[in-house]
Amino acid sequence: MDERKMRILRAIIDDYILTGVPVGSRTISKKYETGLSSATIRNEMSDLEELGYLDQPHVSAGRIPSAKAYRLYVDSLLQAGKLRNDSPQAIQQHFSGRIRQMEDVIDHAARVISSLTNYTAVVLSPKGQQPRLQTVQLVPVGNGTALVVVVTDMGIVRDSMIRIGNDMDDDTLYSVSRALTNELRGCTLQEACEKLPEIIRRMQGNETVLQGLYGFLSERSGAPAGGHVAVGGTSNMLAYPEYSDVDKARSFLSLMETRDKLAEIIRGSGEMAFTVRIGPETGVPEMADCSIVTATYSTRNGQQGTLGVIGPTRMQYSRVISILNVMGRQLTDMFSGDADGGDQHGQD
Amino acid sequence: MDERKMRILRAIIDDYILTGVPVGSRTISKKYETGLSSATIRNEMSDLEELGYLDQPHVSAGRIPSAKAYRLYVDSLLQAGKLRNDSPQAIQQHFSGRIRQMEDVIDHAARVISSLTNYTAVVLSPKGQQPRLQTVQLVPVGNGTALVVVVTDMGIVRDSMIRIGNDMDDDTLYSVSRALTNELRGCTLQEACEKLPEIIRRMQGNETVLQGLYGFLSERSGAPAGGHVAVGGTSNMLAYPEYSDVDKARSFLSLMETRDKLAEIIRGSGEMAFTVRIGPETGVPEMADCSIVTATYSTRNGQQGTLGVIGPTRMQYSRVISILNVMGRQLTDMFSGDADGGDQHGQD
DNA sequence: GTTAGCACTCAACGTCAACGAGTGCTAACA
DNA sequence: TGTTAGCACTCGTTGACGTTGAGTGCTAAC
Repeated sequence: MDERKMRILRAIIDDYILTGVPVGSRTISKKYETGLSSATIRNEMSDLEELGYLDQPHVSAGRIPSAKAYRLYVDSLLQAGKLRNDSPQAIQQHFSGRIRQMEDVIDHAARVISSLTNYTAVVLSPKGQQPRLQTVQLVPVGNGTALVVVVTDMGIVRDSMIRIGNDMDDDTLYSVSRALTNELRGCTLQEACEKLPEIIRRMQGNETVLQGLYGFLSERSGAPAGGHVAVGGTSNMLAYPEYSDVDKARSFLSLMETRDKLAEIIRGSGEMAFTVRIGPETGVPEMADCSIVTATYSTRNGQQGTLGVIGPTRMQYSRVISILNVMGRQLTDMFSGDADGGDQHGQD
Repeated sequence: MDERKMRILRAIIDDYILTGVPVGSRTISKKYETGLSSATIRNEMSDLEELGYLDQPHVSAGRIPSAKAYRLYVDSLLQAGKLRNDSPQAIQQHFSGRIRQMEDVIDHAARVISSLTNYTAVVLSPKGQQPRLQTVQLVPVGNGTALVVVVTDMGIVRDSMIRIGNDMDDDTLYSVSRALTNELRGCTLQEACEKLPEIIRRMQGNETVLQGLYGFLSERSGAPAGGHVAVGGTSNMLAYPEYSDVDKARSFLSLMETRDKLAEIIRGSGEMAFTVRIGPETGVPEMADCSIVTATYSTRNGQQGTLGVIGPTRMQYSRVISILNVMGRQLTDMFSGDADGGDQHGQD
């Protein structure tokens, strides 16, 4: 595997990524400045095929890169650190109108990535150990009901209506909130659930509220929360001839619809800064001819979120990687400051 | 347009809905008990074509129903009140594990509808006049930031971080919250924005907070809120031969991705209990061969939400309508009680 | 008014030959 | 020894062409 073979292989991959059509020796010798004749290229290509880097759909067609070739290509890309920083400001400007709900940010990010790459983008909300309670607040709504607002250290807020007695006035509610916050701050949801019965015993007279809260917490802690899964640009995939087969497109799309499974797949890469899984490496039969590129971002308290791009194996890897790179940093910035109103001074 | 023509037309529509293939005279005379020979049917079909109820893709193919025919079909369906109540319990059981966040319910409903009908389902969150503020609460988060929780009469909660001075303790924050709630209860977001400057003047010493709140409110009130749009079963459409053309599928899917436009289309039907728009009636070129069936549900305070099904013009109208009917009632039930913890006594 | 029969139409399908992009191999060349 | 020109060969693609069959419209008989 000498340097020249390498150069030729790269040219083939580049061309195939561009066109999606098997590339022949003549194309390479003409379009790329190799200074070699098609015959020489042909010999090299034959070698490359023997080495497993190229496939031939049929005898009289050009060659297409194998998964192994993409792997080599991507690895050399990553090693060389050749990733141009794809105009961070182009991405930043997409976030100019400030958005704050974490889920909105994530949805938006997925849309931006997919429109920049023309592939399908997936962004997962951070998932880490257990979020820890920071504040519990009961907001009166009237008619004997209140809204529970639970703020965790991830800034994720979960809310739900509960019943409170008609006899509680706002101030009482507030003092109960304060007491609860003091008791529960720093607990995980599970721990809070375990603590609550005892608190209920101690704070007589507020059974209704606390029961409601208990129901809320136990449900939330039970549910694996799953986190939010944002998907953008699913229809982009149909633009590639790889998916002109309707059945294939269908199975792909329905995979994109089952968010749980999708999240699992995307998250499957662990917490590496970058992952590129090519074709069979994805481990998903539906994605046999897809590649998945993922990156991570992190929040203030070190929780890791994942963002990824799904495209055909002939993906514009370098472009995608650099976009994910910038976007990952962007998200990290957004979530490690607070969601609004300037930088966060002080620390948790 | 005598009774016999009507019967034949219905048979043709039924068959076409079933198979998606142009139906010939012989099919009708054999599969449906008309007691007529194919030749007779042929004559009738010829008449029906002249009347504009049937189209002929080409001379030696069977006939397919025109939009006009579907319209007639659906109208007679609705008039006759023939809608079987498609097992409400089947739908109810999908909601057994209780879910409460309104958005979760809506997402879930879209999934249920799409899986029951095998078409694409869209559910829109209720939209009414302007939601009115009910409570404003500032929840301390630490580090000089607070979470704004705004509860409106729709139960929709919007929250965002704002900066507060480091000098505010929880109690001050609470009293500010109470004061704000008193001042702003019953206002729309716009009104609240207009009122705030004056309040800021009056309540000196809390500028930071109030400025933050102002920023929040003005942003929220500016944004048309849009509401939540849940879509389920987009991939279902690809199963129909109507969408075996990839380009068509693509434009459909990308329409499904632009939620704003989609919401507009679905909502376009006004607040009728039912709407059936067939083909061109949708007014959307991308949906020239789709039909949209919508129904509404309502919440406690009379806000109207919309749920709809998008499918090929040869849709199983009666089934779809009855499913939407049941689902609409189900959602109304869920949202007219409160979101959790038993019924709401009292009223707003 | 209904039906049987028949000629006619036309999309769909399969076959076949021509075409051409691309290969592999061989021989000549630097 | 590596490179290149030339040539025979392969095989998918394309388009022409005939066949098939579903379905129609028309006419004549019932």
